[in-house]
Amino acid sequence: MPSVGLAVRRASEADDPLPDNTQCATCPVRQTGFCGLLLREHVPGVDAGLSIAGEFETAHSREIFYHAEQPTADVHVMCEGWAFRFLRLRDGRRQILSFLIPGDLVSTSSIFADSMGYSLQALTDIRACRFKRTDVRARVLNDRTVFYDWVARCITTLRDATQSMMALGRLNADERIARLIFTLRDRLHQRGLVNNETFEFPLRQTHIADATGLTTVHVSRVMGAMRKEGLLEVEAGIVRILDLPRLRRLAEGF
Amino acid sequence: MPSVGLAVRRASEADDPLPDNTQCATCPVRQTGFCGLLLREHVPGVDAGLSIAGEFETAHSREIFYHAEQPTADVHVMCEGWAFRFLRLRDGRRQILSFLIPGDLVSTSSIFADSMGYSLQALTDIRACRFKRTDVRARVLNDRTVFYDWVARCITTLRDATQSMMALGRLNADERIARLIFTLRDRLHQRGLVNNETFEFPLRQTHIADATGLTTVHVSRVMGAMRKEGLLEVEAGIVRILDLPRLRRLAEGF
DNA sequence: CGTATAATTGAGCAGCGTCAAGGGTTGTGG
DNA sequence: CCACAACCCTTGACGCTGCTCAATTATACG
Repeated sequence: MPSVGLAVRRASEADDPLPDNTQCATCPVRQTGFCGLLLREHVPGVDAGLSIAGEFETAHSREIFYHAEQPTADVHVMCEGWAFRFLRLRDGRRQILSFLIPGDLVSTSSIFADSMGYSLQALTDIRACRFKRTDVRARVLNDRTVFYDWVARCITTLRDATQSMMALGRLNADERIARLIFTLRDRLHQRGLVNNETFEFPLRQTHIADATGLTTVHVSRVMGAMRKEGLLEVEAGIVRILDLPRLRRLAEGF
Repeated sequence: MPSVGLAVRRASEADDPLPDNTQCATCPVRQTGFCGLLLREHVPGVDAGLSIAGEFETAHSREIFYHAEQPTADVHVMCEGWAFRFLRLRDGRRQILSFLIPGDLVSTSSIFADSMGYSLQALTDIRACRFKRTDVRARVLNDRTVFYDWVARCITTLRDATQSMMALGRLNADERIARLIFTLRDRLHQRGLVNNETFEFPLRQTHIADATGLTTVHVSRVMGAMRKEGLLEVEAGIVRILDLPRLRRLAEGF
């Protein structure tokens, strides 16, 4: 069932003849990502030696590698690069639901559902680790540590969604954009990817617009104003926050 | 830990000396609600005779019976009446996240989290069934049927949230209001509570406004227009949909 | 009967969208 | 190496959607 359109890159096809998850040994998100739990040594007794063989898959920037409602039997964890979850209306209007960064479980619910309920697109070139749903499900059901990690991810996903509803329904343009940048900073900060309030930021204004429910023109104006006011700097896929407290206050609707 | 502000009404305090869940026998949502699963005969062997004693609790219309982030050890299932989940910003702006009707599990995630992450308010007088989290959690972990029912509810909650994000970000006022009414119709229809496209509708325009990210004034105008166009009728807490196909098209953003 | 809650309607305005044009950058193929 | 296309950002002019403020009426409740 090759239903997720990522290009498969098996270890056996690569130059390096080592097993699949070799790269994981040096993966920076190994400690915090869901994959880290799946690939760690199994607990003897609790888990009857079930082996989860992850495969790497890749997609190029802009590639839509999963369409909503398409059935799939896979579970993916982001290894490298950025992607996003989105929905589209018939007339083309797009809503971006969230951005995915390394270590993220791509769909918390796909472990128990046939489809994800939203589409997926690569923002940069990406590499993801693929597992079979049946394997992951068995692991979730048989290993309490994995189960509670999964539950925690579900709860976080739900809270993020409700916070986003709040933002979309009740924040104005400035506040929504500030919130988007602030929450991304927070997530990257947790993974140690923020230095001197500067971090990678591969979003185009069209992505910011579709995540905040605005138009690109308005996003351009608002961000231009933020730059003039000394709130932040953006260039070449890098953001630097110059006034974090004020950004946070904006993001929280003061 | 009486952290959820519902008035407890034990069976022993009632006129009727029968056990707590007597009323459940005639409950119209018994078959479809989460409580039905919790209260049914336990599967011998699978479940070591764990008994879940639900208590009824009540709240009056308008009563805020739970505040976000407040810790709680309870899990509630709606028995009678309507309530809603919401968030507030410091300056008072409110976003309603969803409406709860009989049979709904009030918080799918509170079974594994200390707090719900949003506040709860009664829309009408309500009656809810309270369970101890530890009991429900044990039941979810030990009974596969209950577990999969819970997972399905989590997935539904997540999908509803993403659909709401789409609506708040990318639908205009007409469409958002149409969607709200249409999705409520759908949920009530599933429970057999729609007759001749007419159903109970206790929402005030202020609730519609806070669920759709609009103001009451604008809601009044839009709904007035809908009435004039022969799309629907609203009066005295009852809605009648006159043109369901058109309402659906609006709700889906044509 | 006074007070609180609701719904409606009007007038005026602001936030954000639409349309359009210009310029910068990147990538690709000849 | 150049030409061209595709993409991206910015800025201006203008207008609509939806908000604010305010007044009026209706209904429910104690």
